[in-house]
Amino acid sequence: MRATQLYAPTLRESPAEAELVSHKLMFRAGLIRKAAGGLYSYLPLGWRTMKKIMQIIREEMDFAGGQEIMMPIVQPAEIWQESGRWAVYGDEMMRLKDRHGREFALGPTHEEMITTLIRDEVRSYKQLPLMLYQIQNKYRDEIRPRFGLMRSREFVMKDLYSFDRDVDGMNISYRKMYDAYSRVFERCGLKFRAVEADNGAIGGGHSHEFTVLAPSGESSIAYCENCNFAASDEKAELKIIKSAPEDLKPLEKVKTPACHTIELVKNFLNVPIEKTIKAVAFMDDDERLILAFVRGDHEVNEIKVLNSVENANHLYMADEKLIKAANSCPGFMSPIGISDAIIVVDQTVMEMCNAVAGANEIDAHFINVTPKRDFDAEKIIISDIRMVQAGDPCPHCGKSLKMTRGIEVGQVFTLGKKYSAALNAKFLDEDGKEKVFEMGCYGIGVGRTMAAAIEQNNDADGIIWNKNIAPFEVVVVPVNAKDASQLEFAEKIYDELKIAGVDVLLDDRKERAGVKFKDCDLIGYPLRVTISPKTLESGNIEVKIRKTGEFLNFSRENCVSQIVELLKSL
RNA sequence: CGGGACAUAGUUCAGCUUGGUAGAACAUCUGCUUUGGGAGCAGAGGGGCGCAGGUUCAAAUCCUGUUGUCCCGACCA
Repeated sequence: MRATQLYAPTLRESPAEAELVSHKLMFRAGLIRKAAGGLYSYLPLGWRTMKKIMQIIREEMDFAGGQEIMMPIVQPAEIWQESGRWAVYGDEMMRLKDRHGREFALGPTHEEMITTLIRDEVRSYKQLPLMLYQIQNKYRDEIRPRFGLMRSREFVMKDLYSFDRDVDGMNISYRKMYDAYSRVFERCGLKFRAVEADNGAIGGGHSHEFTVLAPSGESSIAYCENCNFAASDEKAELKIIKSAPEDLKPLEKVKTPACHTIELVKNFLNVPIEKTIKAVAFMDDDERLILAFVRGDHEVNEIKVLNSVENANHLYMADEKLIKAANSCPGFMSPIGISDAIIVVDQTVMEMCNAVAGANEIDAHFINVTPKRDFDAEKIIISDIRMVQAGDPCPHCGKSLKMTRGIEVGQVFTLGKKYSAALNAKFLDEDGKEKVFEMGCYGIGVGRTMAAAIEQNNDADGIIWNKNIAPFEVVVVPVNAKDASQLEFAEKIYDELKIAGVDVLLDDRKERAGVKFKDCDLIGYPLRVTISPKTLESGNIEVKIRKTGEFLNFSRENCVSQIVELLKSL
């Protein structure tokens, strides 16, 4: 490819709306352009990288036993109604009607589509296991699209679905995908972690998120450097923290004027924050009051609270009226002496003794609270409901956990029978009985992977591509393309590199050297070969490594093989 | 959906307070010079100020509505 024929509009400035480095660089380097909120066009350079990532994904999916298919983006409402998700999915689903008024949706995901396809086609256990995937645009009408390709309304996704005859088979498929995903992200040159995750709305069994480590990421993860444990902050299971044994003192109510926050109470009573119990009030869709109690220095994990309360779908911050109706008052809530509320107490709170908690009346707290003695065990739910914090003990090995942020680029789920049962997808097993498929689903955000790669690998000058996903591996730059001898020489090198199988760009633009160098750095080709009067005279060529800034001189005779070797070593 | 901000040339932004009929830089085009890190000089094209009303002799500038965008929050593979 020649730069004079390449549509690669680079810019000196980035749009005001771009916040993330990756978003700015994708824009400036001419990879993408915005069409509307959360909708982007991929320009040639961006699309080249997208295609390379997709190719890596295809190779790994095929290697793991997957087969590529293509399903419609436009999906009939009926299958979504059948699975029950037509109503549940809500505004995030882009819906449309055809000329006859029939309802459709632009696929946000394809569990319904693939399950209805398979239930009509696969009748025997002999056809299993089956892994089918596609790479296609997905549509989610996000409440707030942002960060360029990180959270867009239309995005390219690889989605694979596995069908197995039993749970063991499903777990094998899951493991294959887990391994395949690790290889995909390794080949893309990303630093990532497979973290234990909450299944969220999709439901089913276990799940891992593949998270690229980056401080700007939207998800927060806890990980252990000692063992392999990593989990999203919402999911991370925590062990009980035992307190040192003390002589129990009798429960006592004390005045705490205007101490409606933990900070004020702890200062007023002069107790360490670890000796206080904090309350957070929620309500659910049925306006049931749910009070969650954690240690003063801990934070409530809303998801864990939700999971520990039966028949609750959503949690909202509670109305003050609701709290008062339960004979309590905001700022001084307590499990002791409250009526008509669901009480959820963190497991670590149950280990505390002689602690401070609210007294359910204005300007008063209890001291010497010992939950095991003072809480009504019949009426409370004891569970792990707190948010993980840096320094918490690792649930696997007990060492101190660290926190980091990351970008979720892929997720693997076991679904079990969730969709196959809802959509009545069955096959005939060896024993002659009809059984429901055990399913799994596995997604990779292709655009997000590209964005994450940039987010993780860039400097002040621009992008630093890994060779496997760079739009071009090598760029050949004649310093002055108006000089026929330089251009001619550059063309020769370019031809030879092409023949050697290198993905190479010739920057034959009649621009000044500075302009071309700036563009090379901005776009981030891994290697730059420079041809100049200097190199012509010496008979050498100059190679610059983008990542290190290092210059190498190769002799004319074997420069092509040396460049090929250098590329391999990157 | 709540809170905040913005909308003027391809891009980044100035001009609005104090209405008088739009400007800079970068980008683009032409010519000359220059050629190892976003060059210099000369010249040219390009917008009627998100949209719709209103006030006024006169509206990017004031008022009302509306749409879009961005940020924070809630929400969310």
